[in-house]
Amino acid sequence: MNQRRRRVTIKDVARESGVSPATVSNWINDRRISPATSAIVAAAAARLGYRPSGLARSMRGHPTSILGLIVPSVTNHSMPAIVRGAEDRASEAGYLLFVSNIDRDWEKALEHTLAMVDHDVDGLAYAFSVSTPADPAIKAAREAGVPVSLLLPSRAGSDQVASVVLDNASAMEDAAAHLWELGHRRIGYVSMTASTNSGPERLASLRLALRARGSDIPDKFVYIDDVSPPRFTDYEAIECGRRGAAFLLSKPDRPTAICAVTDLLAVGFLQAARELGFRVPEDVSIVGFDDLAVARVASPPLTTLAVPGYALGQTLIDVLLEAARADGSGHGVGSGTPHTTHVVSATLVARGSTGPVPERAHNARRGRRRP
Amino acid sequence: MNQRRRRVTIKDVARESGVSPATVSNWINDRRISPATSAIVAAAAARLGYRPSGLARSMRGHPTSILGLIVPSVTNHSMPAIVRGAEDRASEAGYLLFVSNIDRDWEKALEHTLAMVDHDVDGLAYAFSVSTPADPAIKAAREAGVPVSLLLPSRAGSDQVASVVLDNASAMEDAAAHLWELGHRRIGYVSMTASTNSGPERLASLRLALRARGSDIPDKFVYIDDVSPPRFTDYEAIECGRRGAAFLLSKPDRPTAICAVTDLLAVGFLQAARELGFRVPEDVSIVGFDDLAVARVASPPLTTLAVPGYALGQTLIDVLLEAARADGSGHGVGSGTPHTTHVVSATLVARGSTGPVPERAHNARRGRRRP
DNA sequence: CTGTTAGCGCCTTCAA
DNA sequence: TTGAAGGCGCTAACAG
Repeated sequence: MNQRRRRVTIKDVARESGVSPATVSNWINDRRISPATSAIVAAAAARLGYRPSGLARSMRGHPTSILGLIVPSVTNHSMPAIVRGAEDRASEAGYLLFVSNIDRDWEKALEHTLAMVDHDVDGLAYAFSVSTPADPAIKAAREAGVPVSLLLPSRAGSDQVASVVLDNASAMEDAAAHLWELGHRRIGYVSMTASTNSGPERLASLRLALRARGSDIPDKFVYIDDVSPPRFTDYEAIECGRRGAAFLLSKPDRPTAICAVTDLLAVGFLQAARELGFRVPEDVSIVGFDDLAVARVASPPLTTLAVPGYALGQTLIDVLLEAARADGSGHGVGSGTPHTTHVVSATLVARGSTGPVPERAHNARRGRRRP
Repeated sequence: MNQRRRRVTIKDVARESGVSPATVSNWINDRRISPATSAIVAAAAARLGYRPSGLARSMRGHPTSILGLIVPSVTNHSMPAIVRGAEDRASEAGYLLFVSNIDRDWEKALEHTLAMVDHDVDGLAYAFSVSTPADPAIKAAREAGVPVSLLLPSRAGSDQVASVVLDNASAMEDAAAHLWELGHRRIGYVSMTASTNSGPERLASLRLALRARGSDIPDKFVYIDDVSPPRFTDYEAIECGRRGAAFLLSKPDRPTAICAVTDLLAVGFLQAARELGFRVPEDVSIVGFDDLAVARVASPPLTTLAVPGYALGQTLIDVLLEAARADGSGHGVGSGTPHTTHVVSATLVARGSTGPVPERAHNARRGRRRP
């Protein structure tokens, strides 16, 4: 008798407690029921091990209490923290969470969105920005009337939709200010093509911050590794950083400081730089992003822009729930609706990998040393 | 008109294509329908943007195509990889996945299990062993007739249930063999209370491996940090490792090598050891567990037991699906049913943090040096 | 091959 | 406060 047992239904409970099914229903939603019958029904339900079917309830218009979270890929290394934050918040609010990773495959995004919509989710959170290719998925969700929240890489367009903005602009401004104060003027940037969203956004922001100070980043100081293998690993990211160091530090004309799109690249850069005979931070300063465990562990410890991933995930769900409520109360009329936007900042954590610019930096003829 | 639009139903499609609802149903499940009508219905469905309601279908006995994954906490740092593996495999097999983290709170395990059961999931995977406290949740799932798969820390009891075994015994045997060959006889162990499952299991396995060689681990060489704050962080794990080093290395009578329950502890231990004036691996050898990104980045790079987290997650779902199929075909009669068990091994990756035992180790009166 | 009928488990009028 | 009846969207018998 391991057979999938027949479900105990509202009728069974009704029979067991000698009332009508409707009364049991009233008990479930506790409304207009006398304490006396309530007790009787409760006892019967307990005796039978009755649990209302979520399916049937939702059929009658109740919310499913399911939210969906769609994640682009592991490229953004604060993703695990985001997922945890989202999951915790959803659970606190009484929701179950579908989690789905699309590996930067935008067709999958649409596919998974539809699958979730078919299951009548109460809302959908996208942990990536509305880059053009992802648009169809989000459009589909909205057309189906499902509330949506987005994680955006900048404030642009954030008022069009419920969203959480990870303010790359202010982060890179902080990094620029930090390096500038240390005297750096020749600043480079290291990223990889796999960082679809954050990568370009952060470079642009850094450029902007530098231009505001009358400087800029020459193209030769920008290294973008074009790995984007099907299954991208942490190890590969570190390798990207190493290649970045080889590329940027091998020529006499080189930056005195670099920013990396994520700590993993930064750490790879750091290691390779030291192997090439450069001291960190005496010869070259390095700024990471994310503040992963590796950042603290690197030697020297990495100066980085700490992303509050967990809080970010929580907020993504908060904003979604808020949007859902607004939507439900029915006074949303398309374009005019005001949408919540939360701005979350990455904060600079100054550690050992950044220091004053080397004296003779402009000559840039420093010989290689053994580590 | 942002209102949650009324769903397009089978009836709408029927009317639009001039057939009966049943025919549309037949088209959906494509069975006994003529090519001609099929085309007509398809066209109508497309025109209307019709999508079958998963809810309604499941009400009629169709599987929900939803699987649940319940994760204990972030304590086990290969968890993100496991979740990704599970998610990918589920998605490949056409399932959506509920993911839920219970933060080592066993009541939550039951609660989330029931919530998922209420939503008629087709199976439930538990990424932690059946430790006594978790039992109620798993029991509840099985009583509800939901197939279950487990991630077990040892082969014990693995034949009672569909499971994937992360073979800690063979892993620690490998570690012991590695250290033994290097001449180590005084071996310690560093863990934390937060590592509920893996911690004790790995210590026991290491002991066993050592005893088989005529040695053992004295209690004074075992350090178990008792942090278990509500929201446990990577940083805290590193700190545990540091405290472990302070504890184990401060006395003249100390181990020449240690195994840590996870890389994060190992790296903390490593850092603190060096700060205390010990060279690694000349004065003390360190073996980690998991093979996280930090392991490669540490200096020296960490010798560790690599856990194939991604594969593990995949297998957990494979096994679950298999169990579900067996269950569905109805020839399961309780205790007699054979269950699939996959054994996955952690493999030793020898890097720079382990080396030959120091010559005068037995005297253990080595003076502290500056790093 | 197609249409009719009944009902999955629950909720919501409406009447008692 | 409680009961009876109808139906959410879909499917499994049947009948035609």
